[in-house]
Amino acid sequence: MASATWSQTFTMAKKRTAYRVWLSEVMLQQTQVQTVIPYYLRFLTKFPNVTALANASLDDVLHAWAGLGYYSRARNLHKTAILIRDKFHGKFPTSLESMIALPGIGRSTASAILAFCDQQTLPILDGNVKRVLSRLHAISTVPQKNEKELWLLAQHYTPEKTDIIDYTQAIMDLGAMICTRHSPKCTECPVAQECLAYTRNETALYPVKAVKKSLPIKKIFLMVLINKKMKFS
DNA sequence: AAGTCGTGGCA
DNA sequence: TTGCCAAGACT
Repeated sequence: MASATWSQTFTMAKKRTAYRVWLSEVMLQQTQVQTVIPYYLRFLTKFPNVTALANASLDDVLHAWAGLGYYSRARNLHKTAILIRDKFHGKFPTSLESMIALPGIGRSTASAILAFCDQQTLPILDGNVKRVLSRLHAISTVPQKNEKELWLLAQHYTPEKTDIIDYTQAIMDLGAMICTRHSPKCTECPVAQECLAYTRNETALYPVKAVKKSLPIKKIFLMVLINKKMKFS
């Protein structure tokens, strides 16, 4: 198979520990699965648990991260590992608030860790879930304005009693494999009949693109000047 | 609350 | 080729 799902790669490692889920979620922030996989496997070999990561030097961590981009993620990863070692007796906290308080862990990442590792019924809202929900409900507001609505919808669909792990993985995989950004495979989608974007034949319209602020005329003028200067220097 | 952070895939 | 943007979080 040319491209494995993340869940397939992940389950190659034996168990979803908080450390492994945390590491994977951070690496996957704004970074595609195929890029992350080799880094993730190498990282786990080099730093098998949170204590090993905390005991490593920042330089070693940054070196293992080199090429992944967004290096503040690596710095925060190391910071958090040290916090877990020194302030949390080597164990991750199990409340959403204390999880979010850790460097580099926002609401979605925190919820993902707690859902996967502690079966807590918490909604996640990453790029995949946002795309799925945007199409399912044909959300026409711009991304800058629809954050609250998307979180409410994410919460609405999150199962209260059972299957939180399966659900969380499923909706992410749906976004990654079927409800893709370009040419989604709607014929394979289990919720196509309930999807407003699909039934209206408008999947390409969602999620609505961000509106870019137009550049001030003054700034454009400056850029033109700089551009001319570069050509003659 | 808008800007920033990195790299690679894709049209 | 260029621009857009991806399993976000921080300031």
